[in-house]
Amino acid sequence: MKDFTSPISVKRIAEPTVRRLSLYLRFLEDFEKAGRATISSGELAHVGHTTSAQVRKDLSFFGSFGKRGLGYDTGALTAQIRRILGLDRTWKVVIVGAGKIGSALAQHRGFRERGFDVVGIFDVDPHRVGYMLDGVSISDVKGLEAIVRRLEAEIAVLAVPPEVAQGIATRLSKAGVHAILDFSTEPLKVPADVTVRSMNLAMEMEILSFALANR
Amino acid sequence: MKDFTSPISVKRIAEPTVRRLSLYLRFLEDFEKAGRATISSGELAHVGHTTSAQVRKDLSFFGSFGKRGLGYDTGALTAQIRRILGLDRTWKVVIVGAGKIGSALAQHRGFRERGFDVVGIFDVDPHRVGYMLDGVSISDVKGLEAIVRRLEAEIAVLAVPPEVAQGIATRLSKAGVHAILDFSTEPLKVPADVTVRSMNLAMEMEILSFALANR
DNA sequence: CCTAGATTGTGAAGGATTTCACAAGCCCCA
DNA sequence: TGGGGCTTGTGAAATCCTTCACAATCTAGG
Repeated sequence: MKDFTSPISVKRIAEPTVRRLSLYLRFLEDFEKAGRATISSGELAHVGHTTSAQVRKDLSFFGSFGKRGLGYDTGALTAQIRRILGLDRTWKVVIVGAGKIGSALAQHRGFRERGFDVVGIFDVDPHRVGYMLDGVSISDVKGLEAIVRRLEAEIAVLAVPPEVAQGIATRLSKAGVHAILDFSTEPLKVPADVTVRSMNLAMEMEILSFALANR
Repeated sequence: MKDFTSPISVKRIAEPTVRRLSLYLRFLEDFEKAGRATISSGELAHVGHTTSAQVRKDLSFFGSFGKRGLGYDTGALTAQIRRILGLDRTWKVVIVGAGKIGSALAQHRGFRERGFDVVGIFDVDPHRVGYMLDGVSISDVKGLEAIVRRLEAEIAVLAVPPEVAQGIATRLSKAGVHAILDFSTEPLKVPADVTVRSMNLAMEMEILSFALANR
């Protein structure tokens, strides 16, 4: 789980900044759909539960996209944030694990809609191998490395039992995957050039529990 | 999405601290299973990718649980963190939305194992209402408030389409739910005494995309 | 009982992120 | 063309979080 360094620009971008950019993007798309031509940092802040200064600071790391006195051009800012987040292209994604969660994800509309192209699905269970999920057939996880390499998949979604998650993560790293979205509970150890994000249900529930217990 | 204040103790606990406590707990359980009687902040730090000072500082907000020169008693510390996180009891959980994600969650073992008791499941689709999921029958979402109140559910998991998420969140808040785990993409507006955590797949994918695009 | 070795608990320092506050710049209208 | 009203972009201040560093204290062993 590493690193949010920018390539040429020496500055390191904080994770909360990236998270907020993703939020802003969502709002901008709404505003665009609603036909708003320009938007101010204050309006963006309002819907995003933050401050206008925060919005401007976040954007300032990447350039100056607004017009003083006016705000931001909705379409232009949308495009800029898309570019910043690397969403001005599609990414090839493989899903490992075609159980409950894996197959729910594979059929998830929002994936393709947002430029994440599911090109491969893997499972160990021979009963599942060969079946199609949303247009992609399930492959035997034995062939993971070869297929990932051939497809040139860049992102992997890991929806396997926790006992095998680490092993798969290592194999994915070796096969050239540099980004993993992990649904298992234990943190993964991966090479420094691999980014891991965890969707840890247990942890989120425990944070809620803490909040309730300490009201 | 609010607030990590402690009740009597005036100090506010930072979210990263709570997140790490949840991690420590997982490791402690592993260590306990492995038969380790005591554990040092350094060992805990090692598996959790942090520093021993961080571990000790995190714990220090809640008391002093260790023995100088020795470390922490594994079992005792486990119990303490459980108590801190409010995991020394069970919480009643309802799941709203019995689609792909909702039903995957309903059948998720880890839920009950960790003290989160799924007492109700709701859906709009009349074809789903009445069916059982892991021992709990699916109710019509029309009866949400009444049932939530009767069951005294404290936590809700929201796995509904984004268009209706806000509406359901409001209804849940009014029905006495103070914690929501939300799987939809748009942030929810809820009263200040309701804590919301989002598992936002799109956002996590976009953070990965950013990391890849800016390597 | 005393010393060596280990580890905690915690103020204080350091670093990172957010917020403040204001000069600079743009648009509109007279 | 010039003034008023707004909003950006950004150093500087404030706040929040992490790391440092060390006194306090424990165990074990002779």
